[in-house]
Amino acid sequence: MICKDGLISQLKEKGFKITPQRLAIIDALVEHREAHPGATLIYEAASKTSRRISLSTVYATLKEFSENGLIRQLEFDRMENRYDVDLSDHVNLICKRCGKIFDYAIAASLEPRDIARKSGFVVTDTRLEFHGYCRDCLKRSG
Amino acid sequence: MICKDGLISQLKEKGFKITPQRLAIIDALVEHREAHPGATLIYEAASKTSRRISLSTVYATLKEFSENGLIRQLEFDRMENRYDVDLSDHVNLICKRCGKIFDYAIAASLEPRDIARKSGFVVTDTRLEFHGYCRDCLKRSG
DNA sequence: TAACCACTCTGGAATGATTCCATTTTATTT
DNA sequence: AAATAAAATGGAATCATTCCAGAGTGGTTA
Repeated sequence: MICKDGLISQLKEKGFKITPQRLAIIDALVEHREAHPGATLIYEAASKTSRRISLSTVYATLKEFSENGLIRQLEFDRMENRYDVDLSDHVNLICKRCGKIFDYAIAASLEPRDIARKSGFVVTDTRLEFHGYCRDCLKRSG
Repeated sequence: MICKDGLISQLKEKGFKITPQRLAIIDALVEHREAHPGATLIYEAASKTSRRISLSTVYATLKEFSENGLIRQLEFDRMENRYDVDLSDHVNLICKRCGKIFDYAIAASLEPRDIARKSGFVVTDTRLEFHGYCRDCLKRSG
C-alpha cells in the first residue's frame, strides 16, 4: 500500500499535475521511508533523480502533500519537520542521543515499562499536547 | 509556592548570582504566569522593571532556569518557546484559533469527551511524543 | 573596602528551517 | 501547436534562537 503508484494516482485524482519534481520527491519519500526524512534529505535524494529541483519546491511540495493527506508531517521543536508515508496510527519514539525516530503501534500499552520491554527504547520524557478550540473561541464562531 | 522568594532562594542555593536582570525576569515570569509567557513577553515586561536588559540575556536566563528545574520550558513547533512556573504535572491544551495555552490536570480523564465536558475545550488533534534513548544508543553508552 | 575574578550581560552577527514573491517554465487541454 | 493555469525557481525575507568576543559586575577575600 505504501507504493509510488498509489501516491501518483492520488495526485491525479486530486487534479495535481504530474511533474518530474513531484515524481522525484515521491521516489525519495518511499525510498527513505524508514528514516522519516526531512526536507533536506528529500532534496538531496531528489536532486540525484531529477536534473533540476529546488529546495523551495521540495518545501512547497511536502507541505502540499501533507495538507492533502498523501503523507503525514511530523513536527518537532527546533528540528526539521519530518515526513512519513505510513499513515497508520502510531506514536513516535525519539532518541535523544542519535535523533532517530521509531514508530510504535498505538494499540499496544503506552506504559514506559512496556515500551522498554517490547522495543528496547527507554522513555525519559513525554510530551503531550492537545490541540483544538477553547470555549471562548467556540462561542465566538457561533 | 509559586513565589518570587522561592525562585530567588533556589538561585542562591545553586550558586547563581543575584542580578537585577534575573530578578526582573523572575518578576515577569510570576506576574504573567497565566499567559505562559514566551521570551518576547518576558523581555518586554522585564524591560520595564530593569533599566538595562537584553533579549540575549532573557534567552540565556530562561534556558538556564529551565535546565536547572526552576521553571518548565514548553516547546512548540514553529512557535516561540513558552515558560511555566507551575511545575506540577499537567497537559497543555492549545487553542488553534487564539493560541492561548490552558493547563489541564493530568490526573483527570484524558478522553476528549471528558476534557470537553470539564473545560469546554474541544480537542481536534493530539500530538504524542516519547523522548528517551534507543536500544543502540543505550548499548553504546555501556 | 578595595581588589579580584569567575560569572554575567551585551548587541550584533550567525544559524537554520521555512516562507514569500516576482519571474520563468511547463504540463495539460483544446 | 497555442493557450493558460499551475508549478518551479532562486534569492530575499522571516523568526526564534544561539553564538561570540568584549565589557561589566556580584560576592568573596585579604
